[in-house]
Amino acid sequence: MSGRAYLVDDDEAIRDSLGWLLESRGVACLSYRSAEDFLDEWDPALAGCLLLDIRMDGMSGPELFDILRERGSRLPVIFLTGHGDVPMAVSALKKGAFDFVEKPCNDNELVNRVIEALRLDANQRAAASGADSLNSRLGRLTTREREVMERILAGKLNKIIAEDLQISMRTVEVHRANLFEKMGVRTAVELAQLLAGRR
Amino acid sequence: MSGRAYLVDDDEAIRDSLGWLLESRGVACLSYRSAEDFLDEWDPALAGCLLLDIRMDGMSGPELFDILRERGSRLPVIFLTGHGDVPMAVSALKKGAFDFVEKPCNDNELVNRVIEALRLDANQRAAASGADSLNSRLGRLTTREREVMERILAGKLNKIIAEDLQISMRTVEVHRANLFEKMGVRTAVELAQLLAGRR
DNA sequence: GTGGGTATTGTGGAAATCCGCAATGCCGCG
DNA sequence: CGCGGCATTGCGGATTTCCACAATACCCAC
Repeated sequence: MSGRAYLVDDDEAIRDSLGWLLESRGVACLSYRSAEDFLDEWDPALAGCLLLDIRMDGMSGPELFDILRERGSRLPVIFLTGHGDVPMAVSALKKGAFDFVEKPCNDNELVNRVIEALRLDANQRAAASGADSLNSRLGRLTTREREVMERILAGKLNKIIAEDLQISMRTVEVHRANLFEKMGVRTAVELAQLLAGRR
Repeated sequence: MSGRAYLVDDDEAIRDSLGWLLESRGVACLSYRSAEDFLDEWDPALAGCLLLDIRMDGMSGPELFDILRERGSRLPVIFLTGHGDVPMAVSALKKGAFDFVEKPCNDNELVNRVIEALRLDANQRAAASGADSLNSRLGRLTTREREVMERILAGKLNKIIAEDLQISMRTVEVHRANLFEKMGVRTAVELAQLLAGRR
């Protein structure tokens, strides 16, 4: 398993017991006594999931959650609370929390949720890395290549593209071949599929 | 607004007051005294959103919700409850409920939720109708045309497709032209974009 | 200024695509 | 049996794509 469980709770007894529980089921776990502590060490590259207490001294769980989302984190978050109310649970889930569980809870169930969350995160990261590599390739295109690419995706013939850009057809062919090379595709169809959903 | 709000609650006072509230804000509304009553009249074509009480005589709100989902309904559902607990709210939202609100609630807020839900449903239906028309076009293709299309999307040249299918290149060209016609596209690139995300 | 990256163009040929015209064979339906 | 839909094929020509080879020009950085 690539990711860890990050446990943020100001109650040491909870940290210890949950930490032990997770480790015993093979889930690596790091504990933090406050939201601030976690935020200090947080990095977009941290992979896994976050177990987050609602009420804590200092920054609350939901506050930390909001900050992480603002910073672009998609880390799955499982809220833990001893005093949860319905509106809070609803709000958390609608904002994209992975789960919301009341303490005390069924240990077995919680670990299963954590494992699901880890799997989700792994999948998200795999998808994101694909998107990154795509964007990186896209970024290496020159302006002209991008202009030609747009028109290829619009289904235009090289001849028309040449007229569009007021350059010779030969030049279009060159740009076309170069951008195919850079994008790692062999045909316009592959290019279209590669960029499917985007733009 | 195309959709209606369908209100299911066994408390007549609630049905009347919410019904009136919604109508007064311009949201057409139909009321049902039980989940069974609604289910009897339910049809996948019913557009709008469902306001669903949790506890009712006979079938409960969540039970109705599950049945609707099993039957393929994507009608946005807003749960209403006077005695909601956190696990129930979490379960409902994770299963895809649109919202979960406690009674008594802020009327204004509730109507806004309903309107959001109606908008969501309208969007979903628009997207689905697009998908339907696509599937319908796809369904009109002959077997051969589908075989050829698959290979076009795989980026194969007509020559290779002909070898693949053990037919002449000319035949491939004919199928290709016919399926382009049926799918309403002019180029392979358009076809790829049309089917982006699918298969 | 020299070198590298980018943009540009030309020539010319092999290969592939696009299409109209024409035709054959199979199959199921009325 | 005849009609219509589907699959198939051939011919031939206009158009396009794909590429190798070759070259000019601009701009920026070292």
